[in-house]
Amino acid sequence: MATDNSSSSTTSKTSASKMTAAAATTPKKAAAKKPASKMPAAKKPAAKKTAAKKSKSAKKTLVIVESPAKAKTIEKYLGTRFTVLASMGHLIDLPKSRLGVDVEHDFAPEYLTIRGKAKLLKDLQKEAKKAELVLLASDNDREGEAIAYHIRNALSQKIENLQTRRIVFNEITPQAIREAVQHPGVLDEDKVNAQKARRVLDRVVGYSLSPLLWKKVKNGLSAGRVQSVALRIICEREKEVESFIPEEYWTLAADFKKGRYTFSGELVSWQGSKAVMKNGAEVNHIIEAIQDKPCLVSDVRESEKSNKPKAPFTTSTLQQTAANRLGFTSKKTMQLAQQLYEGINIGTTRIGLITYMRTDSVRISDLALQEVRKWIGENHPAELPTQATHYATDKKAEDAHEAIRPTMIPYTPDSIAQYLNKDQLRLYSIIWERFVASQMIPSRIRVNSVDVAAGEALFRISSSRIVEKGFQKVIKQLASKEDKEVSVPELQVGEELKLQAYRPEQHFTQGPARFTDASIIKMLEEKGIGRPSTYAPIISVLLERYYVTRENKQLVPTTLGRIINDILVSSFPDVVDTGFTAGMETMLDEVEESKRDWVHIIKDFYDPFKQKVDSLMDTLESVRGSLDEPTDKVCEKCGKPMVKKLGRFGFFLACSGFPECRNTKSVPLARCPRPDCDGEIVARRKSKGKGREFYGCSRYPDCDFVTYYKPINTYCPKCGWFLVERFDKKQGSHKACINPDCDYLHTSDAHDQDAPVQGAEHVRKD
DNA sequence: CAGTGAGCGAGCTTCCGCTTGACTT
Repeated sequence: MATDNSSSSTTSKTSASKMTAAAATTPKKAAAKKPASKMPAAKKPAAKKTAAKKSKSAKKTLVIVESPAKAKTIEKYLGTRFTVLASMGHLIDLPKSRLGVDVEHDFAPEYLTIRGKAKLLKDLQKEAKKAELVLLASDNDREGEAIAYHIRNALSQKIENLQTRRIVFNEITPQAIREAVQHPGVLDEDKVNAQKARRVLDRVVGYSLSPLLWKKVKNGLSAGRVQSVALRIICEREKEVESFIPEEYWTLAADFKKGRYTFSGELVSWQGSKAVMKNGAEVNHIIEAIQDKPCLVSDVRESEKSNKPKAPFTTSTLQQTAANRLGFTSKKTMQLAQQLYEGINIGTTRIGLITYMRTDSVRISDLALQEVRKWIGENHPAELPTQATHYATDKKAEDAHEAIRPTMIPYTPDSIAQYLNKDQLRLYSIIWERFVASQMIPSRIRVNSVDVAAGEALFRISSSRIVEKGFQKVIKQLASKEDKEVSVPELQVGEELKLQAYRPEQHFTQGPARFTDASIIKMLEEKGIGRPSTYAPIISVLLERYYVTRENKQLVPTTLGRIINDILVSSFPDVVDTGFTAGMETMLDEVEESKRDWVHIIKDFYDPFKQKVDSLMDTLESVRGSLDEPTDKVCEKCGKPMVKKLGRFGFFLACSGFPECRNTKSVPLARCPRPDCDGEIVARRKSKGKGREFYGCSRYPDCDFVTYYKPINTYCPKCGWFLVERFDKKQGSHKACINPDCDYLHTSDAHDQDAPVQGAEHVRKD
């Protein structure tokens, strides 16, 4: 058979037989999953003929993968008898401008070459014609199977007697690639059908709900299985935030002194039960009762805690950590990761520094494990565990790629810092640290807890000391604040401590936090909604449609977002639900297992769904006229109130006397801080909504005040300039004064900072 | 650094999931 000839000719006989043996003992996913006998029998003789006729011309094998960076690597591994090309993802899809699904005839999809991909497809056809065999090597998941299927069909249309086989591998290592090439299989039609069902369902849902919104709310809006659930989650959290009523509570700290040490304890119990202080009077009552009582050490406990390193990054955890630790948006993280993946010039050679960045797996290739263990053994021998640590990948994961990890462990962040820009280096550092740490031993911490009795009050002094750094030896960029040690002297039971001061502090209970890029992605991934390639775009689409805004890294729904969510939740509660995707996935699994027919599934959903959409098209009351939000601004031209409207370029203020009065202006975000300027700071963009948003004075060019930091409508108590959103590693997301000559900084913990201090006779140290 | 919204009623908007450019800072 032609395929056998071509594959065995690529590698030496010894290595070929070795790998076959390995595959037999440890059946990997890389091996063919369907028996080769499923291949159309009619093609076999033809293949033989072609091969016989041109056996001397050394025809190549064409391998088609999705990513060009991957193509380059694989070509290197496979050698000169192979040509490796990239499809750049899907080439064939439904038309954009119409439904493209024949709902009358078994939901037959209308497949077209994606706009802009025609040339690429032509190139593939050209190379396929020259090739003896085409190996479809798109990703080993549902979408990859569909890509392979579409490519095969497109190529077969133009090329007679085309020989194609499907190969899969889950890691880009020489062994895995060669093994895959030696065990080609065939397309999994059930998997292709599952993708078809997914695609048709998403199209039908999206292209039915969106027009309903156009008619009832506003042109150009959108809804879909994924984005609408994300919006719902954000809206529901916002309701919790709004309905939350902060409650006052107090804490009481006691500062002690022994020798050169000063340290403090927290009141944990009063009169034998847990200390709860609702107001200042209750705290004062306790302080008065214990004021002249001695402070005696009543208990000393010591325990040891071990901290395991975390699993290497997936797309989701990378985006979360980069957002929390570096302040990157998901979009920025992915752009930087793409750069690291595609390659950075190190000296004279371009090197892909990380593995593929869109993955849901924490799996690590054996080769990479060997390399990282070698590096740890050489650089931190005491921290090398006897065995490699294996992390479990989520059950729902498609597992087509490895975890995100550095490709070259010896390229430590420090050693290649000069070749990377600041943000690339920061992202590379967390990827490198997280991966290397994941294969090192845990850190051990000694936790100390000392109880001090003062009358009927019990204070607890907590401290910790790192006994063994373990994996933390390689953690620098990722080091957290709470890793710092608190030093407390040796204390004995019965010992009396010298009290310096009692320190009462007022607090308020904190409501639920709004979602950030990090937490919404975490939530979506947990619910199985969206895929690694779509997490960042989901947030982008909600922002672009003005369904949510990002304020101080928090995602806040707009009025428009709430209106849309209310409509969708009341009309399609089942579709706009996290359970909908879960149910879909279950059905797709059954399609993949050949247990169910995808057309029936879609039909069962579609008929009642379509009926509901059609009836709402007639019955639902339009909110088109009531989208404008009232404001307290007054039109300076006619005195009528101004309203906030959403236009093509975002929100703006317009006179409610329209069309008699056509006055419009930008939404003011803050007062201009320039002396003698009565202008307002408004959001601007370079041209036609392109480029990064900046914030300038409305009186430009009379006043040229500009900044890239977004103003919040709060002013500095020190200098009166407006405050802005800032982010740095030390404080994370926080408020800061825009005045460069002013040092006023806010921590994000606004409640504590802004709370009025009661009980003034007790010193409040800050 | 300018524009945005209504209506004349044409023709358009939209989904999720795979992938990079070709554009700008």
